[in-house]
Amino acid sequence: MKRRILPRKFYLQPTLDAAAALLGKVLVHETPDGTLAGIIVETEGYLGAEDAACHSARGRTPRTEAMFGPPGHAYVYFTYGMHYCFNVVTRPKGVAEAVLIRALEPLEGIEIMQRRRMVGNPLALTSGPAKLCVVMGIDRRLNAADLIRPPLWIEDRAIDACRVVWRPRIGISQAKEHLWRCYIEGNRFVSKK
DNA sequence: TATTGGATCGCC
DNA sequence: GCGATCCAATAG
Repeated sequence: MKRRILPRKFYLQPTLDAAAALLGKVLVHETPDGTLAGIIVETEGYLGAEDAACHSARGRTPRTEAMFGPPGHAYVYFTYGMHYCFNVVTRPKGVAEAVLIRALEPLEGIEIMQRRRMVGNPLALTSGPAKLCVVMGIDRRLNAADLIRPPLWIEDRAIDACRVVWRPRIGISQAKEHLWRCYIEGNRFVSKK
């Protein structure tokens, strides 16, 4: 497979633009077990200081350090005592914004994914931010990892014709009014309808 | 040091 | 609707 890793410049664009632009791109993780890949079909923007739902809104902390760093790096955090979520850091260094990757359509290494997470329905494999971390092998070790080189990166891809829709973000208790979640309309792997 | 609640998920 | 499960952030 020819690699077309998204350049760091891609991650400098406004966060909501990046959230939409990431739809249809491919997240790839090279692991000892094999290469895992999935098409990004659902994302959410988290807009830093002005966004009460964003982890960085109340200032710089050890957890949010990666979000304050340079663009094109991972922000992986642990939550609910058992789940990881994966974000890509956007905007220049010092501007703590990110895009949460909420759902993938499995593309490569599906058997490995199924081994990592025993689940009957293949649609349930990657249709949520914590689920996709399990099957893609993403955990705290990849926090702050650079996404423009292996083992974890995002590839450009010829875009299939698709419509993007914007809806409220999921699972937050503040700033619920914003339509900062986007997904590929009609895609079966989106986490919720 | 103690308390609180969380960018979730799967089962009831 | 609810419990699991633990850690980060905040308050004391």
